[in-house]
Amino acid sequence: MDIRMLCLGLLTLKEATGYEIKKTFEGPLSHFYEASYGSIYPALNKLTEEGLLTCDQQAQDKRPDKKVYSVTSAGKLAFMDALQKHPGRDRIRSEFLAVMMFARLLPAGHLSRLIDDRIDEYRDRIAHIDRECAGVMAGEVETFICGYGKAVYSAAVQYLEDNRHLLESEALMGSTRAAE
Amino acid sequence: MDIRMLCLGLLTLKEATGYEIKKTFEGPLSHFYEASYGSIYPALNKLTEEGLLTCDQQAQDKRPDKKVYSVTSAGKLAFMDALQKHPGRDRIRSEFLAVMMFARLLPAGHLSRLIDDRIDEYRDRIAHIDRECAGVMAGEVETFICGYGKAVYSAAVQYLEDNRHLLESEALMGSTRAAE
DNA sequence: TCGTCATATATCGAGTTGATATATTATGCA
DNA sequence: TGCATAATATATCAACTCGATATATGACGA
Repeated sequence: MDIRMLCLGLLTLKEATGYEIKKTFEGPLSHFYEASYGSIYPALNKLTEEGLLTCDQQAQDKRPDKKVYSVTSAGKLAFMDALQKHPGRDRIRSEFLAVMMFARLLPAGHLSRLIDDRIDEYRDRIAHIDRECAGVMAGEVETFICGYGKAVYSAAVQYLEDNRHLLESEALMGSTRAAE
Repeated sequence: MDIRMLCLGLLTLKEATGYEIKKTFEGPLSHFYEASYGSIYPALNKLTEEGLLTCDQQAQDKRPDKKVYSVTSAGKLAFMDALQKHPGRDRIRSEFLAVMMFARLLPAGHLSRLIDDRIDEYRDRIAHIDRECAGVMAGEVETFICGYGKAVYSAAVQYLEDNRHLLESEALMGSTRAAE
């Protein structure tokens, strides 16, 4: 399930422009799947070439033309087919944990600040998810996904608070051994 | 903190070959940061060109030459410098949640199987982390990172078990509306 | 004997990010 | 009034990364 297929799936639910698809990727989806214009626009072009999408180009006054994409019947079949395949494993890249690998090399104050900051960031994310899903418009699927994000980020915050001492006892206690 | 810098950091802790670095990325690190040969070998070459690494090429009987990389003093400084920068946000791509977006389009049996499989996969990961960190050799940092992984995956399993009904009530109850 | 795993390096196509370019209108704010 | 910034809308590009593949050889078990 790459971005190309995910665009096809989103258009199966509702026709949209590339710009609107990008907005969708900035909603609840953003917590577990990101996509940039640099992948979305080429994906839409390729899907159109392949006959899985049609493009209705709408001239607008005072705005660039809108290209509204809709799924063809071949597109619907292709997407249903892609849904049958076993989804790949989660891919995670945490620069925070990567830096924590080197806790011993960091001055204690700096390490503690990094952990504080990360806890704040996760709390912000949780608050953000709450705002996104507070609306009456959220269906079961959206509720499920938002809840998933909250569960995971809450667990991360809890873990950091309960176990940060493991790292903080390892860090340089005010010394500057870092440059040795 | 890209793979290039992370290689430099690992070599700061211990000199190694590209092959050994790949092995390191397959340990506890693998749960939050992955790297392939296709990024590791070019990274080592570039770091060497830049004077941040030195390479000791050891001819071996009956084996390809080993290239053992060590960090130069310039390399140490460059890495300490990189550690000062605020780590970027976590990047997560979950194909599983992407597929769950389309729960309505899936036959109920298929959906349930997907969720069962994902719970099993997370449980396997937790068991795998336990094995990795059971050894006496694990230091505080490794313990911290393994614990983080366990906390997050446990929360995910718990959430899936408690909330799967939200999706399962949305799925096609045995019908084949999928192709409509 | 045959397959497969481990050791070891390397490359390449394809997918992706983040920045940047282009052009116009709307909005806030001093 | 003027000026910066955000929003609407599409598009491209260098740099990074993955997953597969290539190349060689030895060991180990079926």
